[in-house]
Amino acid sequence: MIQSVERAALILRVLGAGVPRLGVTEISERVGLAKPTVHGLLRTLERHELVVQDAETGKYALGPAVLQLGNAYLDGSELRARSLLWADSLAQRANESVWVATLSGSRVIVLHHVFRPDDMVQILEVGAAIPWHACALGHAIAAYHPRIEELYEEPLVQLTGQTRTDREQLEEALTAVRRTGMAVEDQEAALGDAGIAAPVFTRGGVVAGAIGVVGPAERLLGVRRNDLLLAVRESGRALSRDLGAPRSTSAYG
Amino acid sequence: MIQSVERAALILRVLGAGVPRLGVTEISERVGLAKPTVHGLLRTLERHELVVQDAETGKYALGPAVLQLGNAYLDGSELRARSLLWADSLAQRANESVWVATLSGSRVIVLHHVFRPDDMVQILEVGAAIPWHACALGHAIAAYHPRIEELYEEPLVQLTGQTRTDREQLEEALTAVRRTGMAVEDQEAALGDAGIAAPVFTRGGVVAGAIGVVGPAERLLGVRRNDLLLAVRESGRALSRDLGAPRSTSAYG
DNA sequence: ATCACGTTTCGATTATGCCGAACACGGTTC
DNA sequence: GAACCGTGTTCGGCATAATCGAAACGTGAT
Repeated sequence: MIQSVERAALILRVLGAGVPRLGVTEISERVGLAKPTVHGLLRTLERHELVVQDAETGKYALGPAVLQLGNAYLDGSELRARSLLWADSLAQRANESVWVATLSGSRVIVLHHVFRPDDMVQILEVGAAIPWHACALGHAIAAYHPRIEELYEEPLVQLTGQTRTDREQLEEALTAVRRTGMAVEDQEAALGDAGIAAPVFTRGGVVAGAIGVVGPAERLLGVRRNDLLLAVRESGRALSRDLGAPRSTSAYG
Repeated sequence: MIQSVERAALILRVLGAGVPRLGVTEISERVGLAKPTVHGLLRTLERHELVVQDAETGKYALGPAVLQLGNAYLDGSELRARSLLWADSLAQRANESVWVATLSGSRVIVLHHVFRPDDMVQILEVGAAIPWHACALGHAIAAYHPRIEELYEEPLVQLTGQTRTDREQLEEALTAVRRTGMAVEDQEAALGDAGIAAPVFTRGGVVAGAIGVVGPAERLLGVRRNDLLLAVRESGRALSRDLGAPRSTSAYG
């Protein structure tokens, strides 16, 4: 609604997508605004350290303040707070990495990440953004999303050879999710990795996010598949109950 | 410069400080603007999911997009990228938790956190913001900050009984840092915890941040103190060299 | 029934943000 | 060394776009 804020947000998004450092000219091309306009917006954002300018190249990048805000968001997130315990116990029971995520636009944002108990060194994925159509967490959320149309506004990119980018196929998958209350993904986001996820509901029975396990496909989808499905489903239900979801939600039929 | 963006940034900061959820009225009081004005700004921020509105209470909170941006900032941070290896080796050598941080406003933001090799479960502190005057990392940066005055603009809060909030005392501490090239802090941020840090410089010899160890005071400041000082100093120098700092910076005299 | 809150409306006022063109600086090329 | 890109930056006038106050609406909670 408010034009300049809209544009500032657009600039932040552009700076957050892919190329970490961009010049004024590059930005003004991507957002379709005059150079001086972009310059003014950047200077304002710079004041608050939402962006910083490289002293040498003159190019702009996101600033440390956005990290601080991200941390504040995590601190205040009820889904994350309530998921800490359940995610831990799921990781123990499944002996796999556990992710808790929510939807932002058409991407799934990882809110919490518990490492697989066995492995020592792993990369912390909190804050990572994954296209919704390429992961089990995304399917679990999308299946109960009140305005599914919005999810198809962005193009469905192909991440691996297995990624389903066809709308019909995706709708089929979502119907399956609604039937079973669970989502399973096999190497659609990254080769070798699979995921099993369950939706998480909050007060009013609306989806707040999803919880699930992530790991090598052969380990998740082999003989332990049914055990894992059960464990993830129970975690999802427990977490939903914690958040105040009504006893029987559409997924718990 | 651009008023509405300035105000939007202010709102984000207010939402990121302490109370996680605020109503329109509360926000308009804190930023000193008319209610409809704040409402318009919020609605615009909401479009981009920089803030979200709680469906039940109507109150506003930071949105998932800020987390995504924070993650993008980390991905693009050169200081963080180059620090990964050095921080790991410092953690091994010192057998303590290692933090890498940079300055944002008058707060120190943790960019990277390596857990102490022995301990298993620790809280990941990436994104945490600490007042500069209360930690070794902050002192290490402040001592070489080109515009120190800016650091005294915010009030110097007292976090523990040991926190130095007197400007003269702080100046003394900074002089000591400049002399030795190292900063040491003893329970000024949290009771029981101490820190040892060294500044990190980048091209042109300007400070980019700091690296250091954090842990129980008796373990850091006891018999191992000199060993740790040496280890941290060398990590700081190595990291600075990686970032392209000139051979002899003001701190390396 | 009352209160408080978020939301919406309205019109008037003007400050505000916008763009085109011009500027200054650093490279490179001839 | 001079001409020449391509930067990021500045300027000024025009028209839009944002702000505000007050009041009223709907909705929950008390």
